[in-house]
Amino acid sequence: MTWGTPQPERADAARNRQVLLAAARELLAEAGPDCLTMDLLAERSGLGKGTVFRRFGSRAGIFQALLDDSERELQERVLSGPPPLGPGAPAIDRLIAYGTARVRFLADHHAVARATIDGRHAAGRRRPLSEIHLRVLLREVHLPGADIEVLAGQLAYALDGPLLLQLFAGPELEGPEPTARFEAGWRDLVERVCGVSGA
Amino acid sequence: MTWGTPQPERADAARNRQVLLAAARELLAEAGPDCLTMDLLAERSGLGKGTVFRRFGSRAGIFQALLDDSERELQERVLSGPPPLGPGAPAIDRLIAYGTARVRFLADHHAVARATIDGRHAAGRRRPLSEIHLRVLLREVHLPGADIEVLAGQLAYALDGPLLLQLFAGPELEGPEPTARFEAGWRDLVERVCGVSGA
DNA sequence: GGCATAAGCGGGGTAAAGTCCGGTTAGGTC
DNA sequence: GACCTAACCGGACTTTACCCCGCTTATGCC
Repeated sequence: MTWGTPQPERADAARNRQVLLAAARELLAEAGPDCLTMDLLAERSGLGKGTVFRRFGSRAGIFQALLDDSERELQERVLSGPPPLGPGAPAIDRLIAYGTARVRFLADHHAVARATIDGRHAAGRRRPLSEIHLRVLLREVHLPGADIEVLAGQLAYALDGPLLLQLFAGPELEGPEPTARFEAGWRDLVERVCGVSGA
Repeated sequence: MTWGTPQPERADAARNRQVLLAAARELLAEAGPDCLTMDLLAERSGLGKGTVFRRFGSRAGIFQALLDDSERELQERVLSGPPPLGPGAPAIDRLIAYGTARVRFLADHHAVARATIDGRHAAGRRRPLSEIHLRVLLREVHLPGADIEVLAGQLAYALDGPLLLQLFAGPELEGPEPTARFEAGWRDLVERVCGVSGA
């Protein structure tokens, strides 16, 4: 009995989770997020509706799981990829690089990110992973008198919020042009907050 | 025919809007946001369900209208109230004062604010009013090389995001203690962004 | 004041989210 | 290998957001 993780999930449950995620991605790719219904997902995956809800709790939960899965790849690059995104560069450079990577990530996954939010269920909203990364990096920069916890939260939303609003509103702002402005804005914000005197 | 405003709304329609908003507030007060259903609202207001949807577009739209209504009062104080929230104080002081007022506002209305968000419909998400105010004030502060539009969006979300997350997650964080931390965090952020050298 | 027209209105209908509970099965124990 | 328990599974059921289309009524013109 090797409990490297306490495995709170039974083998069949884990298998079904994978089946469901795969079916969800499939439906997502062929018909878009709006057409992904719980009934359809259950039917397509060959499982019952009760199972779908047991696994993900709600419709938003499915998208959250999908997004988490995609985010893990970004997390890997932050934790052990090449600098400046990964370890080895000065903290400020890593902060800026993270912003750029995050903007790209959100631009790529905005349809899923949108389906994540749900005003009815509290479960949907979680502390974004960004906040953890930002907190660690901000601690490396020495900022006397700053409340790092709060500051990390503020920056996490400063990064995600405006871009998501833009992506939700506009029809399809593809291409590098609009995201470039957000990336530049993020760099500027980070430098201001960290007291880099550009003047 | 005095069209001071182009009056896109018929007289009876305007009256019904008021009836519906009043009924919504009533239901909200006595049973909470989760119990406010469209059918119940229609029944209580003595109008048809179709009318409710015609007026507000969706469930989230009702809460948005409610929130807009409440926000108007804050807006008044910003535009023509006493300083430092209203005109007459230095821009930085006004920025800080606005943050404090906004934190209080969100803390008071978080239940309604939460019901506003809806991942299904694009109509729900709008540019927050904060962003307009922040843009004006930031322009007064002379920030060379800053993209004011983007910066205003970033700060608007830095202000709302973390607090809303906190309010959504916790059961009921009433009292002045937790909001005080956000208010202090906002002051610090504004001073950093505007280059006030506190050190 | 009657009329044309366009907007407002109503409530029944549909589809999809989320719940429930009886039957089933995995996984550990003796 | 048999048994026990707890977790899992399925699909019928309920609730509710949202749509639709024929009826009603406000408003401007003759």
